[in-house]
Amino acid sequence: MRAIAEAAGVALGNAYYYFGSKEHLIQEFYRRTHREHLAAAAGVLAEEVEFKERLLGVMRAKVDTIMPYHRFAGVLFKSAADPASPLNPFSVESAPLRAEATALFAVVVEGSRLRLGRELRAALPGLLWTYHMGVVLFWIHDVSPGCRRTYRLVERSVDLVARLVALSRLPPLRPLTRAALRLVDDPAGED
Amino acid sequence: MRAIAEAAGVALGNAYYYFGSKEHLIQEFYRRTHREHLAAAAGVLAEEVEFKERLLGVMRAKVDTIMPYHRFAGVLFKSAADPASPLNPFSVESAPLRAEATALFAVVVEGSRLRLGRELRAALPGLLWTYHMGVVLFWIHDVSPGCRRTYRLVERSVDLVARLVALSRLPPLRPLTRAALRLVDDPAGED
DNA sequence: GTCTATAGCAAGATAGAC
DNA sequence: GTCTATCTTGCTATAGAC
Repeated sequence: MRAIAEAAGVALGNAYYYFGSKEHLIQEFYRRTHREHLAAAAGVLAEEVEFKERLLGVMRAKVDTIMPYHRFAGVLFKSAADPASPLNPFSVESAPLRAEATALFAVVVEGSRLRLGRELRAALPGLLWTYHMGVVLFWIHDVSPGCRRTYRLVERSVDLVARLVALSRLPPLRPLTRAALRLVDDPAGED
Repeated sequence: MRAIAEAAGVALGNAYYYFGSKEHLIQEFYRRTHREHLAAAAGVLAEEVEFKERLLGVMRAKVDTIMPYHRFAGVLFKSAADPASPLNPFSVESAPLRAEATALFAVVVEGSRLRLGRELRAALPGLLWTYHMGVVLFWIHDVSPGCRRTYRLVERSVDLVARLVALSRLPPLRPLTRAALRLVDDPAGED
């Protein structure tokens, strides 16, 4: 809070005039970066129809968007890591924003020429959100100049994801696809 | 440190007679649970020759081993999350233990009847270590009774991994396998 | 609305008696 | 070796003047 207040050019106490708590402030920060991500991704999503290119554009836009905050990524992650924290991406408090982010990946899929089975189509946005969290996790630890390694990871992993998804419809891979969907579906007995 | 000292039945100050810092204590804790994991996994590794069963046994042993410490998983993860912390699994300080854990997965592979290409054989232990960290991450957040969901994740994901690895040799999947290996290999230009 | 000052607390670590 | 007592720090959050 001290660092943020200083960066904002206001006194520490003043931050609490606008935000009820540290958690509220950070939640708002996350909302803001998500809106920035939406804006940064709008271009490719309007132009591209190829799934792979759409995903690549969205992932690059993601890294571009959060890059200015790489310095704070460590502290933010420390807060988010606590399973009991509302800032944890899997918490109920994070559910709305998580849903919005997942919706973006749904747009990536829906706006593409990708042909998919019903089940995979339903599950894919959530899977892509998880994938994107993995990339962010990598980015947090990335100390390479300009986070070049993260960008390379994005390029290569998007390629891999696109291949996997495309192949998933092939008959020999159907059982594997079904197994993967069962893994993520978790039907009925939630616990 | 206070909680640990209390659980150990000693005074807070006394903990610092045995451990130079919190980090040293936790590192030792990690070493200890790893040794316990080795012991718990020894049985299956001695008996089974099927890759899938070996991996399943090792993963179940892992969850069994860490289960008593589920209460502390949150705090421990908070420490480990900081990229600057020596407790971070990707830190240099964690490198020796990470290597030992990876070696265990090498044993899983080597002791099995699995036929693999040279490159995948070399990369697989590290990939399995990463996979196992993902399972641990899930376990940290798992609040289901007895962490049933984690055990189910292990069963299903091991099945999936085994299928994937088995299929990786098939000619139509070779390019995908090569792409996956490139993803993880990161040759030459480390950054 | 913004400031300064400070309350309150949790946690890591140390001092020094026994 | 083990204890109690305490130091120090770092942080969230609040009080109250302006």
